[in-house]
Amino acid sequence: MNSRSTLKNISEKLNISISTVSRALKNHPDISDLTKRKVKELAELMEYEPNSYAVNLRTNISKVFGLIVPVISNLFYESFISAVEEDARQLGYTLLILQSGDDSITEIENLKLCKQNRVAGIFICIATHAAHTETYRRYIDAGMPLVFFDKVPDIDSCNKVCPADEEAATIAATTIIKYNKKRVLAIFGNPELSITNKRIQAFSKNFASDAPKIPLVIKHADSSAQAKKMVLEYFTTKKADHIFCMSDEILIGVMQATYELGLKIPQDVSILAISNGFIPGLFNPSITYVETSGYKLGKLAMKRMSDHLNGQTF
Amino acid sequence: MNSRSTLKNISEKLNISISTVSRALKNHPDISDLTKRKVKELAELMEYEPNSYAVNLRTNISKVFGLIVPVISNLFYESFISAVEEDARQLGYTLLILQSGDDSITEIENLKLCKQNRVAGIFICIATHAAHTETYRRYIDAGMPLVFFDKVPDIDSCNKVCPADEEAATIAATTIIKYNKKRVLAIFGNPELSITNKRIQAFSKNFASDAPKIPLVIKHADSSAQAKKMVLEYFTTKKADHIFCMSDEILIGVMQATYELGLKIPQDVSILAISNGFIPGLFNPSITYVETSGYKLGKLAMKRMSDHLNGQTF
DNA sequence: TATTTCGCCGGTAACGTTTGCGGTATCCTT
DNA sequence: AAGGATACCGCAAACGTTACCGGCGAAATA
Repeated sequence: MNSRSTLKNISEKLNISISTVSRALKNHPDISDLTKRKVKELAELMEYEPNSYAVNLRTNISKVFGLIVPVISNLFYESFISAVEEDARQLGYTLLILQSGDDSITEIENLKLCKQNRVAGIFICIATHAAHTETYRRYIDAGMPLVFFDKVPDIDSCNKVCPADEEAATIAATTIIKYNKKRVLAIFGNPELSITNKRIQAFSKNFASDAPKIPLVIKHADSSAQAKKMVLEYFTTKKADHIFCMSDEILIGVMQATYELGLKIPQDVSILAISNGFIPGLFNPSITYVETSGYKLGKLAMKRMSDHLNGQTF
Repeated sequence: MNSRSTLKNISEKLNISISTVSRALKNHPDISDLTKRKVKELAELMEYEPNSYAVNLRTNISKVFGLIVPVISNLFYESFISAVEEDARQLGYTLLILQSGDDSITEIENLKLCKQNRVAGIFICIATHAAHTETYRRYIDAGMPLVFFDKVPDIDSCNKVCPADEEAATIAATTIIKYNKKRVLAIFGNPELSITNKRIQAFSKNFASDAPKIPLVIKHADSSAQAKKMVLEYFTTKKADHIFCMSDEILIGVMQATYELGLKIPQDVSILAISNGFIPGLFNPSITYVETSGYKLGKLAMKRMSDHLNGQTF
């Protein structure tokens, strides 16, 4: 059990005081080079590693970030997490990852857990039906560095980073319009999410202004299966020569539907999705997509976090 | 700043001692019901939450597990993590997630980080080129509960849980044999991994014993791109009417190749993969697969961990 | 009534660090 | 040679908890 290696028993073996050992290890100028060397050598030998709990208790400064996400197994979140982890490691931080299961109760439990663990900051993607505005406020007011991402609450003065929803939707819309389609079917996700609304607004606004004559049908689907069913039903009575998919989830359902319908892509119907590119690349031929990268968003979120930690407010 | 709420200032407001407050909060029989009530009410009001660092320093028992994985953004790992997280939460534990980037240096750094954070146990999937057998040994001997998963080292007395590699490969082989194929192309992953070797052995053993006459070509690919290239090259000179893919990664490359070659599935060539089912379900028609579930493996790993924590050795 | 039991609570040490403050020697200055 | 500056180091308190031990009054026993 080498975890028995503490400042104290290093100091005893060297017949010096604990404080000297502590300072030697952190290159304090008060300590002679000789002592420093001796201490460091012995520490290495004894595999000394500072007890982070003691350090934290003393300094009250933690080296771990909390990260709350509805589910981990999701293309977008996993790339986000991946990016955040990379940067965190760079800064000497480590990540406490919690999933809320998209449930608002466990979400606040997770928040509590983070607080309990005295994390240095929290990255959070709020649950779908969560509107704990007051709760978030309390954490912010208590000085907890909070960075919302992806799904964000309607709070003014807080850090939020979210995919460039409007931009992506706008690019998608203009691209589709450019191809001069006859009838466009656009499938979006859960209408209760701000991300959905942002995209839907930007998307339809572009159509209204730039191509008011193109018939645009907008539908909502909560899952791949629902998206699939929706397309199948739609095509029994009508036709569309383009389908827009707001997310990977929807794209998957749509692809299955087009296969069952025997539609050729892009001859019979063309498809455009908003995605990070992984799923669209799986199909043959590849589906064109407007990129939103969880990875880049993660990098951005971490930048926000460190800015915040360095005193920036907004 | 409500983190200023400690046992001490609860005790001061109530004019009782710190130890009484502490015991009241944990329902110690020595404390009267009246006092308990008062303490709990005030604690609730002051939003008291025990400082986990202090608790840990004192009790030396941590409520967090370390989890080391090559990369997070991977279908298999993410479902594994998801499962572990669920169970951990159930047990009141929380997860410290680190990625090694499949690099053996950062892998041992991660191990150190875990030790430094005094985690209660570590789940680890070792990096491809890592053979730090002595390092792992040291951790085990030091009493650190270690559960290896997926890729495991060649150590005898330790906890490992890995996908039922042999079984999956055997099932795959017998299935393929049953269909009476003329020529089978089997693509496996990195030959340095034990998972690859296990699968390859079981796979070819079945072919050797049950269908020695079927021509079997075995190849290795490290990535989707490589798998794709491999298939394209192979088909320029020869043909196969079945392709076996050891993993999702390989499957993706193979599918792209078959598309470029204009091969119909399953008419021209049939395909079988080992997977958790997500990727195979994306294609049309769906690719048949032998299931290995990261989720189930995660559940199993956690069971191992708690068994270990409860004193089980092997 | 005398003595034991028991319910309830406080004091205190300890977990491993960090840090301000103070205290020796040794050196340089004039 | 006397003074101050300098290099190096130790003491002790504190962070918030937990747990052992002991104490005091009241109830129960003898």
